[in-house]
Amino acid sequence: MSTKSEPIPFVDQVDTSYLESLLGYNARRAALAVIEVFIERMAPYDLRPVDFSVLSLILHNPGITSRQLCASLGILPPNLVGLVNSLEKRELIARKPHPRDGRAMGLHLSAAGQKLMQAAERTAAELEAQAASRLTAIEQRTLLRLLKKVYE
Amino acid sequence: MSTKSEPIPFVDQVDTSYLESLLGYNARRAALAVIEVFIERMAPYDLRPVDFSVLSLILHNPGITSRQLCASLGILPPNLVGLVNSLEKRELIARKPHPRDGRAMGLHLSAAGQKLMQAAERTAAELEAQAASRLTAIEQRTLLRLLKKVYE
DNA sequence: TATTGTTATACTCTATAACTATA
DNA sequence: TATAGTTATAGAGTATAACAATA
Repeated sequence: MSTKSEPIPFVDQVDTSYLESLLGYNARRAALAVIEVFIERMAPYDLRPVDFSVLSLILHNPGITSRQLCASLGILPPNLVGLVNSLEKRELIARKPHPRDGRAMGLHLSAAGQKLMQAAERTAAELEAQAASRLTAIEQRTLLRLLKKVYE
Repeated sequence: MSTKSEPIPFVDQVDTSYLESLLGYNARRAALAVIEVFIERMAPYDLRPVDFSVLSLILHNPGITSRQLCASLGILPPNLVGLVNSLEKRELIARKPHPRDGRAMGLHLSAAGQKLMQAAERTAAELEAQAASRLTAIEQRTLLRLLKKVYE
């Protein structure tokens, strides 16, 4: 057996090539990068990504219920309560009785909520165009198609 | 002005088409879908995604420091401490003095850690193949390329 | 003076159990 | 009996400030 001790290795440049070959690693990095910019650009509206998603679904689905929001966004009901309360307190949304289900409350945008979301969705469109500038129009469409294929 | 009250609308099928047109929404959904399967398949090794990432970087970069891990993975130093302590307590990794920097400790896989990661990376490869089965080989490569383009 | 690793701590996000009112 | 909305609470993930040892 050898009596010489091996020199202890150290790292100069970190090799991340293995992780970069994994789909999950890349998908997470890309999602975080896009969402980081989204957070910055939505800050003037005081909207987090989840607030934007909720308001956007209410805008395009007037009368949607909390339960439907939870199912669509993968949010657990207890975690939606404070979120909706906060948006109601800001008078961006209003609860109205559901015409078919006495247990449920339909959610609707107020005039202020509609105005805010009109501006916010315009900003979101700018963001998409910004991302698209790094990708060609075809690449952009391809990326969305492949991402959907992964999670659908 | 109208004296008739408008009927209150309700939602039957939720329309998510607007959100589905946004890159951030799709990237996040795809990342969560992939990571969910990753979590399930790594559970037998008692490894969360972040544990796998850390051990994998140590495997491919023997002697890497905590600071280098943090920079590579976007983890803040205080949040890495418990993680590394836990892996050391499980005797999957060992700290050795850094040959060039007395402040730093180099991280190395133990024999057990190497054996575990050999199996875990084999499982990760199976996972990739599984994802690839929903995508063609070309689509898989295209997706990785476009995702990198988004965050690099 | 700057950096590595660390402690303490706070804030956000996510998850589970249990309750009420209604279907 | 099952479901919608809610409360309370616990756990995981992420963030900042500050310190000792070393560069």
